[in-house]
Amino acid sequence: MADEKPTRRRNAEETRSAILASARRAFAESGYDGAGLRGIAEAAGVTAMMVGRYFGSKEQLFAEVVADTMRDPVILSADNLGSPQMAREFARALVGLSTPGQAVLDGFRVMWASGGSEVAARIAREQIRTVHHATAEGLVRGDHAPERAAILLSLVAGVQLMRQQIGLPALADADPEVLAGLLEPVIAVVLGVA
Amino acid sequence: MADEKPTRRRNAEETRSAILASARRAFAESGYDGAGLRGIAEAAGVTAMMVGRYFGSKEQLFAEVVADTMRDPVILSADNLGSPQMAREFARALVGLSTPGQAVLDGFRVMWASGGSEVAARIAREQIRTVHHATAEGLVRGDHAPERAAILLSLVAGVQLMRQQIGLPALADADPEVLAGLLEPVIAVVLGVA
DNA sequence: CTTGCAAGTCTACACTCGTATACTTATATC
DNA sequence: GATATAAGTATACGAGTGTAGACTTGCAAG
Repeated sequence: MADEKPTRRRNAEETRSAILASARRAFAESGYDGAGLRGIAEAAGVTAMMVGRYFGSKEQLFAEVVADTMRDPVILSADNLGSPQMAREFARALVGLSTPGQAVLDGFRVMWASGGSEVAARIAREQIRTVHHATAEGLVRGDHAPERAAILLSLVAGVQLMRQQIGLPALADADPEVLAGLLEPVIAVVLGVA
Repeated sequence: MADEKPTRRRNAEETRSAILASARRAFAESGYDGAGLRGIAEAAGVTAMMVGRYFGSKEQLFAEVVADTMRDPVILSADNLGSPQMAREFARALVGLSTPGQAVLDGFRVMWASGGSEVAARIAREQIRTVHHATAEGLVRGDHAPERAAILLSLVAGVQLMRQQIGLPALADADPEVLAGLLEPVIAVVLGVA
């Protein structure tokens, strides 16, 4: 057989994903402007220049990070669309009690971290529109689906922001079960499955 | 009479508030890191050094801007506490159909703009806790008031973020009356006045 | 073993940031 | 009108940023 890539010389693929993971963490923690390429590279075990080699620019790196977190636009399985059960599952996912859609929740952290940077905001905007479209088509039913999907995303973004970034005690330290119980009827109203 | 301050020499007070207003706009637009002292000063008609003279440092300037937007922690008048009417007024205020609490809504824009900056995040955190406390005490009734107040603030922050910063079309371009109509029952559930 | 080429590093450049010091200008009082 | 003083400006510095080009090193094939 040809065996074109037997062991990976100095591990190009692995380095690339290491940079991506490091960047994701750095952007979520320090924001687009706050995270430096030198720090991202160092955490990945390489030099800052490798970032430029692999991703072209900081802007493109951020775009790839955001796209990576949003890779799975389906927040919930489509098993129980339109049922009250959906609101419960959504609420539990939002407070971290279930795993599906965690990548998307991470994505909101990254996007919030975009701060006011022009390029970061543009990238975040495009990704959010994609997610919004998927949500409006796949999750929300009835009248004003786009608007209700947008309200749902706003709630998700706001809760993530307050929990993860601000660390508002009433949300960050609260019992997830209690939070899920409080969020469920709210989400049900938004989804129109109350 | 003494007439201690007849016409104000070169208008110290006015310059100070001009810088404050300019900073508020710049922070909301470009974020804490993105907004530069030179740009803020230029928009206020002075040099960058005046900012240092009047506020000491960029960090202190930001703190004062945030405190300024949060000066009025009462989002709504306490006239109809606990009535379903309250949810309606709150919803209309949130989409800009009524004026009360607009400063606080601006505040969430400024705070989102804090991005991942350490100092900005800390300042935003403190202010949000103050508002949260006021909300939990004055607006929300019943069980789990702190948690429900936090969910309400999350919704406010998320909607502001999506409308003003991201510019999600479904929210930014939608008819405010429609949006208010959709938000009203959601807020009613959060407030427990449904 | 030699050689080609990708993987990775070093050094440096142009730029912007926040801030400090020294200077200039306008205003109000004597 | 002279003068003290606050308001405002000019210049510059050191640090940190993203990025570019030349260099070095390791791996795999001839």
